[in-house]
Amino acid sequence: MTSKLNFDKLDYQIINEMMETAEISYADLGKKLFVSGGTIHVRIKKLQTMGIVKGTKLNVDLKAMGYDVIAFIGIYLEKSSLYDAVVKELRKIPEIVRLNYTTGNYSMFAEIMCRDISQLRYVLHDELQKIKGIERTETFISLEESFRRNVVVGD
Amino acid sequence: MTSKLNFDKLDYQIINEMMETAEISYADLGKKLFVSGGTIHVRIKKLQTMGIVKGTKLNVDLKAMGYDVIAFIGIYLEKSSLYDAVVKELRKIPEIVRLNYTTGNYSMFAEIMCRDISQLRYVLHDELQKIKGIERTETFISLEESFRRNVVVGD
DNA sequence: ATTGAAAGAGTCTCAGT
DNA sequence: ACTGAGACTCTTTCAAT
Repeated sequence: MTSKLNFDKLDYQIINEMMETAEISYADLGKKLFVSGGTIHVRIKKLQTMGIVKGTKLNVDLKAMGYDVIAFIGIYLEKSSLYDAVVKELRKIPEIVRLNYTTGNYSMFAEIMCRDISQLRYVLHDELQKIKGIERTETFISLEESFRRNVVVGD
Repeated sequence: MTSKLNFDKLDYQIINEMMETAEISYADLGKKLFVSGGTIHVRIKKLQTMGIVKGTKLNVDLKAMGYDVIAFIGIYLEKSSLYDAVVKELRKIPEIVRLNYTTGNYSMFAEIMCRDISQLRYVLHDELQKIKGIERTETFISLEESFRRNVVVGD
C-alpha cells in the first residue's frame, strides 16, 4: 500500500516557493507565509525525513555555458526485451541526460544535450547507431525552448 | 558577438558538484577541491555576476508527492505561423511543464506532469484539443524514467 | 587570484505556550 | 503544533600575500 499523503496548505506553499528559488531564509519565507521561521524549519525537516525533499541543486544556465543544442530522440527497439541492455549502453553516453520508457510509437525517449551540432552528429551517428538492439531513431532538434517550469503542487 | 567563455577547471568542478547537490558549505567544497572556502565563494560570486549561476532550487521528489504520470506530446500545427498563439495557450495549462519548438515530424514537443491518468485524459482531451491551430497530437506516456542526470560541463 | 580571520546572517535546537 | 531566543554553523567581507 502506498503511504497516505497528508500535506497541508503550508507544506505545499513551501514546496512551490522553494522549487522556484531555494535561496530564501526560513525567517523571510515564514514572513511571506505568515508563520515563524521555526515552523518553516520543522516542515522542511519533515519533508526531508519523508524523502520528499532531497536537498537543493544549483540552477545553472547551461545555454550560457555553451550547451546550446538540445535534441529529443525517439528510439525503436528491435525487441522490447532488449530494454535493460540498451539502457545500460545509453547510460554510458554522458550527453544523454534523460531516458524514459514510453508507450506509443517509440520504445524509448531520450534527451540529449550538446555544445554544437557536430557533437550531436557524433553522438547520433557514432555512438547511438553502434548500440545493439536499437532498430532506428528519430531526432527532433529543439530550435527554441518556449518555456520550462515546475508543476504547481497541491491544487 | 557572444562573450568569450573563460572558465578554468575549478569553475567547472564547482558547477558539476553543485548542480548535483548545492547543500555543501564553501569550506567543505574547498577542501574537496583543494582550495580555500574563500576561493569557492569568489568563483560562485563571479558565476552569479556572469548570469551563469541563477540561485538554487529545492530538489523535490514529485513522484513521491503523487505526480506519477509523465507524458510527452508531439504536436502538429496547422500552420507554423501559429506558433506564438499556440505557445500562449499552452502556457495557460499548468500541467504542461515544458515546451520546445522542434525540427522533425512534430512542430512542438510538450512534457506533461499529472497526478493520474484521468487528469492526463482531461488535459489531452478537454484542454489541448480545444486550442485553435493544433492539428493533432501524439502522446507518449512514460512507463518508467530510466534515468535523469545533469550534463557534465567542461570536458 | 588566493588565503585566513572577523563580522554578519542563517540554521538548528529547545523550553515554553 | 507553533513560537522566540540562544547556540552553532555558514556566508561574506577584507587586509595581507
